[in-house]
Amino acid sequence: MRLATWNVNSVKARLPRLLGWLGEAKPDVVCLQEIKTTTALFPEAEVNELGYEVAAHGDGRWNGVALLSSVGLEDVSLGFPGEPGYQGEAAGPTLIDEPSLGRPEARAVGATCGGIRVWSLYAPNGRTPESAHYAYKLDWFAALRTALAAELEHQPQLAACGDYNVAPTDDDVWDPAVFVGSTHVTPPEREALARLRALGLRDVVPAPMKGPHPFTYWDYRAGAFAKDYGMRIDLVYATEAVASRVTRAYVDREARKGKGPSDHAPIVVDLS
DNA sequence: ATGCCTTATTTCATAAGA
Repeated sequence: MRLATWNVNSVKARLPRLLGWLGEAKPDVVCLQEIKTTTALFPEAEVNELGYEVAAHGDGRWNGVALLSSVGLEDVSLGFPGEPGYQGEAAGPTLIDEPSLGRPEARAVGATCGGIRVWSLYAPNGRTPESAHYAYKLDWFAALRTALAAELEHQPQLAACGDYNVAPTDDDVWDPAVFVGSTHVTPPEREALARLRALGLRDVVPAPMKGPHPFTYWDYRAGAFAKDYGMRIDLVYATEAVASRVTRAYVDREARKGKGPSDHAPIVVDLS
């Protein structure tokens, strides 16, 4: 079974490349993030044509996740129990009515595919450590931990894949000095990942295919990809029962090349 | 000090990403 995760940065803009990549890589289960469209507007027919069932969870311009599977797609969860939404800044009067404030965003979709409980996750960015978006990011991880802990009580085969928006170690960014004071590398964010691993989840680190670091994201600007100025922020966190089945894991950096790529590359994991 | 690039949308400008 071949499992993959890919932040596509708009499924609509990326559709030709996504369909081409599905045909070449032939994954059985795919976790997508940043589909940047609504559930209703997900290009389901085009993906069905290639033999995949689809569970999409999108709410418009930002965020959005999906699961594709050719090995069954059961017990779909849109979001997870207790998932928080962005609460805004804590201080100050609320002068305008903002109905979306506090509502969970489209950042998680889970399903059972080929006997594995699979989650496609898109963690909040956090913006800056002083931002309310950063507090939201940490809250979201804490709630995710609780939700996964509940599933792990009865589901040994689980893989939580996606864009975690945290580089687990300094070795997971191209230059740690550049990230001093930034999100994605702060101790509380890394502690949030450690708490997930403490549930029994293993970081399935992919082979980089080129260069020393298995980066999965490179900024579009300033030729970052060519210089390998990247970050490892897309992760596959798998239970021991799944991790022990891994025969190969790699970053498909070929998908980051050429015209019109996502700024993230897919991670591909083969399971016996 | 900021943008560098790309996306979708309330589009010829903005917000967000990381």
